[in-house]
Amino acid sequence: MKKVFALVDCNNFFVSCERLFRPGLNGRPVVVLSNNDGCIIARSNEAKSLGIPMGAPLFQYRHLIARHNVHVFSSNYALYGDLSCRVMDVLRQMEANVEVYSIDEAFLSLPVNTLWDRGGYAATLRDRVQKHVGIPISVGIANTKTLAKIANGVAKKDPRCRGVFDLVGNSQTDNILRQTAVGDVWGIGRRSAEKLNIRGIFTALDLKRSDETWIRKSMTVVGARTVMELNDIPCIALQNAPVCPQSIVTSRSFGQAVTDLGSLREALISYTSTATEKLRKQGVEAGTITVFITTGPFAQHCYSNNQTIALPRPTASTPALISAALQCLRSLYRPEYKYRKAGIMLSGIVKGYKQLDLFQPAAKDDRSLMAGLDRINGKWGRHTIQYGMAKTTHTAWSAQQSQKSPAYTTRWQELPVVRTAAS
DNA sequence: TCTGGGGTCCTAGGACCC
DNA sequence: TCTGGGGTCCTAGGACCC
Repeated sequence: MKKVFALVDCNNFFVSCERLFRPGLNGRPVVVLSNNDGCIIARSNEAKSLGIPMGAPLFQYRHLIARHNVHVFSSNYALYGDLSCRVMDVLRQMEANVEVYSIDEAFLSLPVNTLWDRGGYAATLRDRVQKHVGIPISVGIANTKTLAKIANGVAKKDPRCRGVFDLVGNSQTDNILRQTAVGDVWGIGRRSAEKLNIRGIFTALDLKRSDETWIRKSMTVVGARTVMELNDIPCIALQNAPVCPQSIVTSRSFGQAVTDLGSLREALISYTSTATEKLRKQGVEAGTITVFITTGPFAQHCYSNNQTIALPRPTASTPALISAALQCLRSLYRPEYKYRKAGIMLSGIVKGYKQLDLFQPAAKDDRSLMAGLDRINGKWGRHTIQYGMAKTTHTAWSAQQSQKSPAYTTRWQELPVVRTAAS
């Protein structure tokens, strides 16, 4: 049976999560900051109308925020991650084919059936997520993912749509594409938009009607796929089976610049512990580790460097990866710089298969030790047991998060408290 | 003074193979 | 002076996404 795509997108997701526990903030301007309270990464509609752009450095907008009494939150990923899972669960209850595309978006595959009211179904989906989780969503429907994205944009912006817009067999499609800037098309970033503008392609409709050979040559098959998708020809399939990740990254900007090797060691040990936990949670092992340290691009004296080590065999062992990370750090570290950020990347990730070393007997496996560690931390909370050098609280390098809301849904100590009027 | 974090895919070019 | 053809694998860098 023929299928169409529905894109479900949570409206202003991080802001909606915060408002769920602070309903007094509905209708008021709210922003959420990046991990180190540096940039604005989510805005309520009211904050958008004030002209606060996505990704803006906070310090540049402090005056505006103060003048309009904008409520500011540090990011609270424990909360957003948990609410995201709840939204996805509701979607899965209604529809088997769900691809979780990001923390706040999912593609669904819906059957085409002339007797079936797709719009009504999408509206039900929307009501159910609102009722069960409390997060507002928008739904865009189309024959291709790229067009579903555009449909979703319409659903979100035009209040007459009531959160749902369907582009399948819609005679207004070209009109809508004409009103969509080419840079707003999914897959067309800043660079490509500039290139297309020079060539006289300004709207999604221009791109839809552009010369495929030229697109293929200057924007590779990725661009050619986008053009086909705009022409209603699906090229990007629904991916609803979990896949083995290609890489796992853990990196953070520091709360304040650090210069000493000791602080960098602590930070990297902590990041490596986090990343290896993720490896084990997904049942995979990493073959290489890359460490990077940087002063950041804004420093007076810039320094960025990275080093990669291929491990003798893929592993998910925290001590093995910590020791490799520290080996990298020793050769990267230069005492004369002020470091603002460091991180590690695990790659060469494999599942269930391992190339053993012909000349080395299999090393003692600490798999059961790691499993025990994960069990204890799973039961008693993160960092109950950790490597001695991995300090995680109140260090010079730990991130600033001065406006963080409680982990309302994931920590017993931080559950919201309800008081009755009578008491 | 203050500027996020975590991913994916594609291509060109180098190194290497027979 | 003249020096093949066909292929694979890896990596760095670019571009994109949320």
